[in-house]
Amino acid sequence: MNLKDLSALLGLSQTTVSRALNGYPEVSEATRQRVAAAAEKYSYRPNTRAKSLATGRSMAIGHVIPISAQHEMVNPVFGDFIAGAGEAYAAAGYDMVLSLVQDSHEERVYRDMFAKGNVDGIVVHAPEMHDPRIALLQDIGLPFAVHGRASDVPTPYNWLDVNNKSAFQRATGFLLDLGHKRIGLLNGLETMDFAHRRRAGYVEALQTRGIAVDKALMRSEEMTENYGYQAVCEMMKLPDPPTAYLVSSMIPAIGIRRAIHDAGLKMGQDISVITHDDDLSYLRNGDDVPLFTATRSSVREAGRQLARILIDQISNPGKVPQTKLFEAELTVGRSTGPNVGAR
Amino acid sequence: MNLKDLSALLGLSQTTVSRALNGYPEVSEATRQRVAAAAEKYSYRPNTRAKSLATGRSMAIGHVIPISAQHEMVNPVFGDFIAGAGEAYAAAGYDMVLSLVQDSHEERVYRDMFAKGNVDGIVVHAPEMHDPRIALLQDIGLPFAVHGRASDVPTPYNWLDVNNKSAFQRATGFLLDLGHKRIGLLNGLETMDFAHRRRAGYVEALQTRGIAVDKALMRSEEMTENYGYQAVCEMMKLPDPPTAYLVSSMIPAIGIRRAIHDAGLKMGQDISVITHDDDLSYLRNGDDVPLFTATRSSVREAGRQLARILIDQISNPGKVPQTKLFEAELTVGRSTGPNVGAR
DNA sequence: TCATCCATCCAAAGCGCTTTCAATTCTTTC
DNA sequence: GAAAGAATTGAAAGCGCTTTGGATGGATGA
Repeated sequence: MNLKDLSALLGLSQTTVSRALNGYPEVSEATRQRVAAAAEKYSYRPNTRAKSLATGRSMAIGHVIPISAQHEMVNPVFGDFIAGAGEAYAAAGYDMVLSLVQDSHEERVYRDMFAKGNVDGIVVHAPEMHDPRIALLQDIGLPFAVHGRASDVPTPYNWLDVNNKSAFQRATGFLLDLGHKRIGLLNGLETMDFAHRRRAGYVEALQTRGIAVDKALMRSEEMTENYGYQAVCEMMKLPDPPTAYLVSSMIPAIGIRRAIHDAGLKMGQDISVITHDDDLSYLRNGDDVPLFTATRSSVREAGRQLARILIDQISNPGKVPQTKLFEAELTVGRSTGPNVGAR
Repeated sequence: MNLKDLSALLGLSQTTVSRALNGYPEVSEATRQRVAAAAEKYSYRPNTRAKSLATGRSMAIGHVIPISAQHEMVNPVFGDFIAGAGEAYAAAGYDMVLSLVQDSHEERVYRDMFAKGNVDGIVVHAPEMHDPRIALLQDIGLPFAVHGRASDVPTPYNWLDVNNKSAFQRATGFLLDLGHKRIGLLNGLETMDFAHRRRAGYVEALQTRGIAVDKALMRSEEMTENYGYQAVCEMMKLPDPPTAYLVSSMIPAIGIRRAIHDAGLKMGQDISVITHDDDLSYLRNGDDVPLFTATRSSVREAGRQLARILIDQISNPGKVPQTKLFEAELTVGRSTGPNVGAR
C-alpha cells in the first residue's frame, strides 16, 4: 500500500492525502478524518526512503562505535547508553543506525555518512583528548553531539559529560580522609579524554594534601576484568603497596575484588576500593547498601539526554550548541574503610 | 556532489556514469577509468536514499532489541554480538539499524519496518519458546535470521544457535562425575528458548544417573550479578544445600563467587561452579588457566556468522533457509573440584 | 450583482538514483 | 562495399514521497 494506491482508493489526490497525514492546515477536517481512517484501516506507512528523498531529511541518527584494537572489544557501557538514546529516538520518530569502526580516527566513515545522506546527525563516542573528529564534523557541517568532551576544541559543540575530575578528586579526598596515603589508580586508557580528567582529579587531590604522586601506583588500560585483577596483584607486591584503589569502572573493580580475595584479604577492611559506577542494568551496585563505594552517574540517562540535545540541534539548526555536565554522586558502600596500618 | 553534477563535469550522461560506477559491462574501459578517477577526485558518494528508492533495496539490516521489562536492561551479550555482525555487514556494504523495543511481542515494529521499507532483513534476538515473531515475519515475507531458535515452529527458517542442551548436559555430567549430587541451576528466564533447552540438558543428565530433580535447586531469572549472589545466598541456607552450581552466564557467576566468598568458602574447593561463557571481550575467563570451568561459545562469532547467513538469504531469495548449531566447548578451570563431603 | 477572499483541492515538478529502450558509431563478415 | 552485428552511449521513465503554484467553488462584503 503506497500513497498512490491510498489516494486512488479515497478518490483524492496524493497531495491532499499527504497533507492530511502530515497535519497541514489546508485540508478540511472531514477529509482528514476520512484519510486517517483509511490509512489506519490499510495500515499505510509512508516509505521512509521516498520520504527522505523528498524532504532531504533521513530521520536517522548515526552512532559510530569505535572498536578497541587491543581487545577488539565494544565498551560494555555502550548497551545501556543506546538503550537510553533509543528511547529518545523512538519518541521523536528517529531511527538509529550503527557503524562499528576499528580505527576511531577513520574520517572516511563520517564523510561517507554525510555524503551518502543516510543520517541527519551523529553521536560521537569515546572522544580522545585531542579528537580530530570534532573539527571534521564541524567542517563538513553535519550536526553532532559528543558523549564526553575533547579538551582542546576551541569552538563550541554539543556535549554531555560527567564531571570526571571533580568525581575523582572527591573520591581521592574521601580515601585520604580515611587515612589512606598510598592509593592506586586504575584508570582507563589515557588517550581517552575522560581518563585524563580523572587522573587530573586524583593528582590534584593528592597534591592538595601534600602527598607525592607515585607513578608506580598509576595504571592506564582498557577496562577489562583481568586488568583490575592483574594490576592489583602486581601492585600488592610493591615494597610499600597501596592500601586503597580508585578504579574507573565496575568491571575492573570486580577484578580487584578477586585479587584482594585471592590474597586472603578483605575488601573494605584490609584494602579499600572506590569505583566509578555507570549504573549498568546488569551490574547494579548492590540493592540496599551498595557493594562498592562509588562515584555514580547513569550512562543510560546520559544517552537519553544526549539524544535529546542532538535532536534539538537538528530541529533548530541555528541554535547555539548545548552542553551538560553531570555531577557524579559519591555513594558510600562496603568497599571502603579506615586505613588500618595508619593507626 | 551528486550524479548530475558529476556527469555534467565529465560531459557524459547520468546513465553512463552510473553504469561505470556500478560495474556494468556496456561501458568502455577508457571511460570507466575516467569516471572512476573523477568520482575519486570529487569523492562522490551516491545518495543512499535515492539509490534505495530506485533499486528497491535499502542495504540495511534491522536489529530489534528487546528491553527487559523487569530490569530495563539490554542483554550484556548484545555488544559483542553486534560487533561480530557489524563486521559482516561492513564487508557486504550493509548498514545496521537498531530498534529498541520494550515489549518483544510488539508485532507492529516488524510490520512497520517492512512497510516503511527501511531494511532488507531482520535479525531476531532473544527468541522465546513459542515465539510469534517468526510466524509473523514469514507471513509478511521479510527475510530474517534468528539468534537462537524457537521450539515450536514447523516451517524452516534461518537460525544459528548454541547446542544449549548438550552443553548443559555435559556440564552437569562433569559435576556428577566429581561426586556432586546436589547441583543448583541458576538459569536464565525460562520463557526464553535457550533457558528451556539448558534446563532440559540439566534434567536429563540428572535423570540418567538416577538423581531426583529438586525444584528448590532451580532458579530462573534475568542474568544480573545480583541474581547470582542472592540465589546462592538463599540456597546455601537450605537443609541440604548444593555443593555445586550451574549458571547461565558469567555475570551471575561473578555474583555466585561473591556469595561463596562472603560465606567464607572457597570456590573450586568447597563449592564448584560451572558457567556458560559467551567469550565477552571485557570479561575474558582468565588468560592461561580459565578462572571458571565453563561451556564456552563465542557470541561474537555467532554474530558474524548469523549476519552472513542473513545476507546470503537476502541475496538469494529463493534459497532454502540455513541453520547452524555451535557446540560449546567445555573448558576446565579453577572453579570446580571433587565434592569434599562425598568422600 | 459583482469583485474579493478564503477554504479546499489537484497537477505536476522535483528529490537523486537505476534501468529500459533506443540511437549511434565501430567492427566484422561475406 | 553493404549488411549484420557488437560496442558504446543517451533520453527518459520511474521509484514513492513532498511541495509549489495554481484551480475551483462557495462565502463574504459593498
